[in-house]
Amino acid sequence: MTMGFAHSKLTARLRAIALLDDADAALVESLPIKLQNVPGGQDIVRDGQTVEQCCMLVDGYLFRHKIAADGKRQIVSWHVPGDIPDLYSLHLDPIDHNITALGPAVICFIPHHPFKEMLNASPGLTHIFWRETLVDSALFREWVVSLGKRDALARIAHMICELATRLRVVGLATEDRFQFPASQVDVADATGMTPVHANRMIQQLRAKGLIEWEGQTIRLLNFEELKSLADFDEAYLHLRTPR
Amino acid sequence: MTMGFAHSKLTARLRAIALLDDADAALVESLPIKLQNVPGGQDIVRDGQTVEQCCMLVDGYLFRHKIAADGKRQIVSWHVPGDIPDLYSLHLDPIDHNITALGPAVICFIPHHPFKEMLNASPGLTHIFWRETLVDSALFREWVVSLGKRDALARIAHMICELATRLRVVGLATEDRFQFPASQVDVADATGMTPVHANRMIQQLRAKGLIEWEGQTIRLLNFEELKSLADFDEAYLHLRTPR
DNA sequence: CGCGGTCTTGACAGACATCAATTTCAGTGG
DNA sequence: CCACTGAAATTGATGTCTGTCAAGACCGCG
Repeated sequence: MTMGFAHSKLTARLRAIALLDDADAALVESLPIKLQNVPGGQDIVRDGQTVEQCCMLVDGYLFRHKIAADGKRQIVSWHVPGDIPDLYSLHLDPIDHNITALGPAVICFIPHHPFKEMLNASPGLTHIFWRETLVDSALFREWVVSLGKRDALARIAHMICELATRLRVVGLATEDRFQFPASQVDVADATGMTPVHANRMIQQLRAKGLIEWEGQTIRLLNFEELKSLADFDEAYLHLRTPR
Repeated sequence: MTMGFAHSKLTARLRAIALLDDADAALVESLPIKLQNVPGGQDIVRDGQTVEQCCMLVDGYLFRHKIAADGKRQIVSWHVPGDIPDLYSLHLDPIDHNITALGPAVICFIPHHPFKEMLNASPGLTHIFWRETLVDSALFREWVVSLGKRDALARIAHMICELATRLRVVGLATEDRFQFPASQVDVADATGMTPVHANRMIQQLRAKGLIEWEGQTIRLLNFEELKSLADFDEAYLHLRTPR
């Protein structure tokens, strides 16, 4: 039943973000999909590559990163289950960054050719997937704002708010808790600071009574205040409001 | 002939980035387009709005920006003639940022409805325009890298390299010179620093003999060294290599 | 039990921000 | 034609956030 499992993840995701009619659902069901386990730290796609398939994250975390001068790594996005981080590869190549598994992850691959055929057959699905790439884009813009205008404490807080909010949508964060297997070095590379400073900012968030962060689990002790400190407004995530 | 003028700008842009067959060209020609002059500083679209049309920049500059806490403004992208900065509004609303004219500009509006009809009729055009939004996205990622990993001097240098390269594509920069009507406050808001520091970095670029920047014209005295200082690699712009 | 990765802490340095004043200069009106 | 005005650019002095360097603590793992 692995095939069925991957399809159900994909259609569940699509139903969460849009109304999916029967014809479109059938098209999605007919996509050939291949599940795969990847160990933590493994690259899914690499800078400069041209790929012939997209991957959807089924379980775990992925992150997208670019290498700047001196080999400095900047993480530009986190990805949670349901995301198709290289969806853009359908229309843009070569890839200009790396996508790597943060911890052990489960992904599924969808070959470009049938994917494109499906999109050509359905303006509705084209809209849905195009929109997904645009939401991605909106997150990058918000990261630019974070790095450009928010201080180190707010940047870390903002990252936590974003993760919590996105994870709740896919049912992977409870009211006050979620798993996040990133080291402080990873956090530093995502928020534009050194690991030493990331450590101090995390401690400060703890001292303020806003979070607990033990090992891989983050607990939100006062989400409202955290959001306020972070200048977090979830509008940029373009979540579908349940109707 | 204003209608014809706007159409020719649009098809010229599309031909620059992709092969356009006759059928697709005809579809584009049939779009209703309305030209408009806008004075410098005027908003084209505002945060929170839902729009029913896209705008293509015909002449001048636009910039995209978001307002963070304390009213601090972060510019997240510059736009040059040929760009359709709110193309994403076809599939994503409401708008989550502002787009404003940097100086006096000429734009043209394309209503969503016929635009969508056209895309539904042509997988080729869907590909082209979808790709445009993905290139946008790639620029945001690079800005994240700049703000996260490059120092103030490199960030300004990088911005100049990006502008020069993009302007050359549309024939608006000569080998060593282009117009750019931004104040140092604008530059500071785009590169994540204070105007005072932006001023000092610009002076440093002058002192190094890399640029001249008088009024609204920037002159590149040593583009290779500027690129090297900026850690600039144009791959992220995904320019079509002329064949 | 030893090893390497991760987290933590401290001292110090440096990049950049802040505050404040001065200069430049295009536009405007007398 | 020239004083007046305000925005933009420039400069200096000072403060602070964040980086750098270095060491130690903790901990899972072989």
